[in-house]
Order: sequence, then structure tokens, then C-alpha cells
Amino acid sequence: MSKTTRKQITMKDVALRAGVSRTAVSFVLNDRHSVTLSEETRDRVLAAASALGYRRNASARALAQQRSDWYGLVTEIVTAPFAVNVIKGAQDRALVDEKYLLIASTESDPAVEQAAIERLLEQRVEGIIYAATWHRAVTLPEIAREVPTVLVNCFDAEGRFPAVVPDEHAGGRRATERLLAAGHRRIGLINLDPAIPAAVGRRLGYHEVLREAGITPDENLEIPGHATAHGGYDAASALLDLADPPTAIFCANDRMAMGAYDAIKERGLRIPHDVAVIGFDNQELIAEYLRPALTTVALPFEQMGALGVDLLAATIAGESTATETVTVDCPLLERVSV
Amino acid sequence: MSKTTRKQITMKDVALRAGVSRTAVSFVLNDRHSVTLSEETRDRVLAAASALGYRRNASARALAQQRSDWYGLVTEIVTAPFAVNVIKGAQDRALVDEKYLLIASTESDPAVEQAAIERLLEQRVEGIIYAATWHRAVTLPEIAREVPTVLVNCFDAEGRFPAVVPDEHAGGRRATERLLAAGHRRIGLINLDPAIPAAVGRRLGYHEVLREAGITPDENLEIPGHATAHGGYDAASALLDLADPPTAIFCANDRMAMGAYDAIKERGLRIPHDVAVIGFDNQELIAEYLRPALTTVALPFEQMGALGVDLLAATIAGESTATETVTVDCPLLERVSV
DNA sequence: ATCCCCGGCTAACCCGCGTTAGTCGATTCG
DNA sequence: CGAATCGACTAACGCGGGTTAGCCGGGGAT
Repeated sequence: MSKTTRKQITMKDVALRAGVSRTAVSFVLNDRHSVTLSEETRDRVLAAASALGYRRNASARALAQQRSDWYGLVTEIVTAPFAVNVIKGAQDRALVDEKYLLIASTESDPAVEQAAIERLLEQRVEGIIYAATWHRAVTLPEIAREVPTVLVNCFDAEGRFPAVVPDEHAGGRRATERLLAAGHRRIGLINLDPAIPAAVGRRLGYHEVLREAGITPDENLEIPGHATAHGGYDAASALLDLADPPTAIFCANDRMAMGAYDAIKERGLRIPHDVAVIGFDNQELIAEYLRPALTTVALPFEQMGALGVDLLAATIAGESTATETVTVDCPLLERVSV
Repeated sequence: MSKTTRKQITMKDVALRAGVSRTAVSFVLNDRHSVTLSEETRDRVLAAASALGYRRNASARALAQQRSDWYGLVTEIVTAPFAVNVIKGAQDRALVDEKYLLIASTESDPAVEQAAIERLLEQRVEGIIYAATWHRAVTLPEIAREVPTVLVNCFDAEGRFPAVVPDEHAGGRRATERLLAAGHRRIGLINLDPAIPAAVGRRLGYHEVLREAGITPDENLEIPGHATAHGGYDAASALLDLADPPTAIFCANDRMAMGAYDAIKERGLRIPHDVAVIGFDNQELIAEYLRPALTTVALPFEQMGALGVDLLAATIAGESTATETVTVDCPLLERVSV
């Protein structure tokens, strides 16, 4: 580079220019009033700082204060693009407390994860937010215990960490209620792998609401599908080819709903006129662009991210029990498919 | 918290336990051989460090070394989920040089952006990578000039920064060539807003290849669509209802291809048998799950991220001219729709 | 006139670590 | 046998900045 690296301006430089001690500069720039300085001195310091383009040195400050103002966010960001909303929510919320997020991406690889957390600890993060891309039980590496840690969109199998998780159960209820409200009585369910929390909760809500409406859940209307568009297509095909097919289908994720659309359209049926469809996840790339646009239950990633930071802050402040679990509502997004 | 915050272990503690000076500890842990230490001492130090769970303090180290090992990555991450691949590519590549990425998300809001960069500078990042979510000209805030900066998926209107951009032109060629190779002669183009670089480049490639094959581009086969599924549906409908409709459609993005699928299927036509479709962007949520899966030209986000770091490293090392622009090839992803 | 207080400011220490310029005892060389 | 060398190690400084203790001069109270 032709341009030589410019010397960084330090408080010493500012002090020199303002004709005061470095100590005074520190007090002025941090707006500390434990020591009184004349208004005129403050002005001179501020003027000098701004004239020189002073910028504080985060490392030096962290060292002196024994406080980094960083939170670590660990996530398998790449494998599930829509989880970036967790980052957004967390970042916005952290900023309110003047905390910053250090994002460490793992690739569902324990070794990478361990190394990532290690780096966060070297940075002396004040706490860690561990976010999963799909709701499940996780096991954190032991080193995560060295610092307050909260889980987002996942939970510790042994309940050793505070966690923020979506309310799958309420979501399942909400979807089913919406279909009932539209007058449907035969409602199919294309579910996920029955072993995962999302499938369990959503199904439970579905059952509850049906029973409350006096409808006995019909086993034939429930299909655990493969969580892809193809899985949704196959499952929806099976449902529609039933002797007594459903008039509405609750798909446990939007990708499967995408496949279900195909099966429905292939049979010359119309959405929502002949068959209503409701999804889950609100993957906007899909839900918004399907024709007709898909009504779906949203996973509140952004809100979970924000609550994760809240919970972390509370934990650090000692205002939270070690194992508090916060569930977050999954709102219904009305579009056109019901 | 019941658990009191454990005191952080410092080199002093390690030195005490190993019965050597802190200086010795520093030399051992950094594997410096400018000063010789006996093998036995090294072992003792390492043992002590590991026994105490010593972890170096990144701030102190950065301060002492006058080098942070951080690069800043500025991006509007949230508005375009698929751009997280830039992060992945950059992060992996940075790790090779033992550099770490500090991610600052902006929301296409200049004020937020300015503040984000300001924070990066406070952290004394050694350079900045500025990544856009769609290929375009950008104007960076002036403060970005305080440190080496490279652009990814965008470029400076006045060419003042090195940049990494996708080769839209080659991508357009590649898509068209693929359709020609499949035997198509009448190929429709559903393009983006004609003013943006992506539309210009892709169209240019399309024209070139047609001409090289002895085909005169037919204006009626080119429609600048609205960049959504609806836009794609409308445009494809118009193309298919032509007296002499195309047998293949090149959609300038996958969302429009999604809409085109609907228009095609609605007419009882089959993909790729009756009409072939090729997309652009490789938005996996769509391309992979459409039925049939969409053949598309990929935007090499991950590679661009990696090259961005490369270019930044070169710029910092002074091995790069100020305005070098790297174009990255857009590979074709064969699926089923051609 | 003396004492005390108080506003305004600074010297000096510390944070944890990298690094230079040594110190010190043992060995080798002349 | 004294000097030079060498291996093994450490004292001490500096990085930039937060913070405590204390300095200094002047005005009010006694």
C-alpha cells in the first residue's frame, strides 16, 4: 500500500492537544462525574477528540474494565438460512444494553463447535447464547459451563440451562383452530418425524382442538411424512386418494406444504376452495411465493433471539433460576390458502 | 447466581504454579524460540497451564501485539437469508490465516451501517469486507476508508475499492448453452429489472450464445418480469400464450421460475418434456424442492466470501492494487427441469 | 490569622500479555 | 587460570485506558 498505516489516535494525543492530563480525557470521554472538571475543560477535550478523530480502543477498555461487553452467539447458521432471524433479534436486543454479539458458526460438528466456543471464551464473552436451527434436545460441550449460557430453539436434555423454545403445542392448536373456523371438519395432518419435539407438540395441539370440537381424531388422516416437498407430495396424494378425503390439510412444515400444493393442483382441485392448506415455519421464500400464498404458523425466531438475550442478561445479573424455560408463542400468518 | 464468577486464570497464576517467571510462560505458550528454555521447563509450564485451565486473554494480547486478528464483515444479512453463505465462505477462509470475523449486520440503513462500522473500528479490525445481498453499485460511508476494505457482490461506483463480483455474463451464457445443448431453439428469457447489473449481464450472455448458434434473438421472447413468483407466472403465461411459444424458458431468478412452473403446469404441459426451465441464483429452498427440481445457475456466495477474504489479506499485505476486481464464475447446477 | 473545605485537576497504579535487554552460573577456549 | 561464550531464565517496559488517592490554590468559617 502506498498509504502508510496511520497511527491510531490515543487519549494521550487528545490530552496533549487539549492541554490536560490523559486522566482528564478519560473522565470527559466517559462522562464520569465522580471527579469534577470545569465545563470549559470538557469542551476543550471534546473538541480535541473530535478534531483528531479519536476512537476508543475496545481491547484496552475491556482489559482495564475487566468487562468485554460481548455476548457470544453460537449457531449452525449456514445449514438453515432462516435462522438468521435469531441473529437479528438477538443483535437488536443486545444493542439496547450496549452489548455486542460475537457470532460463532459451527457446522453441527462438535469439534468445530468446541473450537468456536473456545474462541468466544478467549474473547471473554460475558455469556453465550446457543441457538439451534431446529427445535431439539442438545448437549453442550462442557466448556460452555464456564460462563452463563442460555439455549435458544433447543433445550438441555437434563435441564441444566435456561432455554427459550417455541410453543409447538399452541402452534398446533392455532393451525387446527383456524381450519375449524373455516368450517372444516375433516382435517388431515402431515407430520414430521414423530420423535422430534415439533412433531409431538404440533400433533398434541391438533388432537386437543379436534376433541374440544367434538371430533374424534381419525388415524387415517395422520401421516408422518418425510420433511421435504416430495414427502409432502406423497403424503398429500395418499390423503386425497382416500375414499373420504380431508377438506383441509395441516402440514407440519412449509416445504411439505409446497409438495402438497402440487398433489392438490394435479388433481384439478383448487386452494383454498376445494382443499385448504396450512403450513408451519413461515419460510418466507416458500410461503410468500407459493400460489396461492400459504397461510402458516410462524416460528418466532427473531423474538426467540431477543428473549435469549433477555434471559442471558437476567442470568448474568442473577435474576434468573438456572433452569428457567421460556416458551414463545407461534403466531398465525394469514395468507390465502385457508 | 449462586455460583460466584470464577477468577480468570492468568499467566501469572500459571507461572506461580510452574515455579517460573511469567515471561517464561509467555514464551512457552506462544512457542517462541527466540529465547531458549529447557524441555523440562516447557513441560512444567504446559502442565500447569492445562491443570489450571488457562485461556489466553484476547484483549490483552491484542493490546500488547497491536494487532487484533479480526476482520470485519458488514452485511445486510437479514434481508437475504441465502447470503449467509458469504459468511461461511469468509469465515472458513479467514480461519486458515487465524483471523476471525466480526460480523456487523446493517439493515440497508445508512445510520445503522455507519454505527456498525464505527464499532468495528473500535475493535481495531484489520480490514473490512462489505457484502451486499444483491449485485449492485454501492457507496460506502467515508469512515470505511480508515482501514483496508473490499467489496463482495457489489462494487464502488467510482472503483475506489477492490471488489469480488459474480460473472453474470458467463452465467447467462451457461444457462443458454445448456438449453441449446438440450436441443431448444426458441428460448424465452424472463429477466429482472433491466437496470441492474444482473439483468444486463445475464441478458448479454443469452444474446451472445444465441447469436453464436446462428439464432437471431426474438424480442417477443424477452420479458422483463417482476422479480417474484407472481412476476414469473405472469411472464411465463404471456410467453406460453404466444402463437409460437418457446420450448424453454430461462428465468433470471428462481422465484420467477417457481411462478413459471405454475403457469406451465396449469396449461397441462410437462417439465422438462414439453417446456424446459432453467433458473438463476440457486435458492436451495426453492430449486431443490420444486417438482421437478430446478436446474439453475448458482451464485457462488460461499466462494465470493472466501475470495473476499483473500483479496482483503492481499490488500493488507500490499500485494493488491487499490481497484482490482475479481469476477467469480457462476456454476450450473443440473437438476431435472432441463 | 488560621484552619478547613472544596472545586479542579493529575500522578500513579493496574488490567494481562509480548518482547527486549539483560542477569547468572556453567562450560569452553586460549 | 582468566576470559569469552552459551544456555536458561527473568526484570522491566509498553500497549491504551479505567480509576483511586492525593495535590494545589482559593474562599469561607472561626
